[in-house]
Amino acid sequence: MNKEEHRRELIEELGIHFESEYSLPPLAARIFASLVLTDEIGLTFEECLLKRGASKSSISTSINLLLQLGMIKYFTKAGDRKRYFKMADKNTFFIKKLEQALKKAQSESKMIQKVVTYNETFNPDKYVANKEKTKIYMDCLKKNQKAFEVTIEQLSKLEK
Amino acid sequence: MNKEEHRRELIEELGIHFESEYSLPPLAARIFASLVLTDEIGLTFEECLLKRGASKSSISTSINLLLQLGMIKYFTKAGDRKRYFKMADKNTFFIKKLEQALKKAQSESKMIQKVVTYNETFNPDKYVANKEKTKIYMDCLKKNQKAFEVTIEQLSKLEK
DNA sequence: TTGTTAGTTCGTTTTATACCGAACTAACAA
DNA sequence: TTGTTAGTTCGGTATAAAACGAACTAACAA
Repeated sequence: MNKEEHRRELIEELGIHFESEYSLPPLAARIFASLVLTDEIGLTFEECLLKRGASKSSISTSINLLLQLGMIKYFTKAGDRKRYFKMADKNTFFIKKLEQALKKAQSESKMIQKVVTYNETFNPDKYVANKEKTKIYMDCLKKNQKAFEVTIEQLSKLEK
Repeated sequence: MNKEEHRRELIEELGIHFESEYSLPPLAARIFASLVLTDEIGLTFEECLLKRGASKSSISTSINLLLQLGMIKYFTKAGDRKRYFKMADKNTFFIKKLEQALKKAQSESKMIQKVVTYNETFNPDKYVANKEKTKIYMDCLKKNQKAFEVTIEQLSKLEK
């Protein structure tokens, strides 16, 4: 299998992954995958269009979504009206992902804590019965939150 | 605020949480939240129906979804045709959640590894440029995977 | 055998998502 | 001023998700 075939396959595989794990629509996921894997420093609107064989309007919507999510950015060249789109810096990207994951973990912790507090007040038996298991689960969540925070810190330092 | 108001509010809040974090449809999320917070040992089909004010068919679909996902279970009483639905044991539930989270983290790791390998082969400059940042991110993912595995182990032992 | 309970099944409606094409615009070029 | 490039906007269509109601079924009861 040559480079191009390899890339085409990986774009599709990555695309599927980004759909479910990053909650992107199919087209946006494929465009992002293309930008992750391209050799070029940046791809133009038209190159994205040709690579994906989708309509201008769909490409426009997808690119603006990715920009707004901070997953891609663009640069220009002097004397050239086109914008060149590329993946956000790996740093920015990883930090964004970690911040999202951190938020999710915090939200899960917070909701469980609310249920625990509700049971503690209104349903003490249930509270006692579940105390141990819940603590084990919550400790795992907390550990992960800590890992996210530390890693965000590490990557932020690197950015400078 | 009394117990019932408190519960109604918390059911709605939990419902929203379950929709996004557990990928449940709105009605199934609310039914599950009701089962998490109820004082009763189990709720019947009809009680779910009355509590949610939804149609029989929707309740049926939602309950069967929750059963199939292993998030709830039911028991019966001698001389009583009704099924009483309740949340799966906290243990089972937490383990399921952790297994899901583990799978997601593994999938993310695997996809990043594929991109790294692709760059290593076809785009060595990019590979070198991103090596450090990617390692930091991957280490964080691995740490969390380990935490999930350990916690699953811990909860499984407790189950016996 | 007729009715009641505890659901299930199935065809339909409602709503949201993803994408499309055609018309438009802003900037610059000839 | 007319055309071209690089997109955006907007109305429409296709598909899928979520819930609905009416008809059905299986089990038991009178």
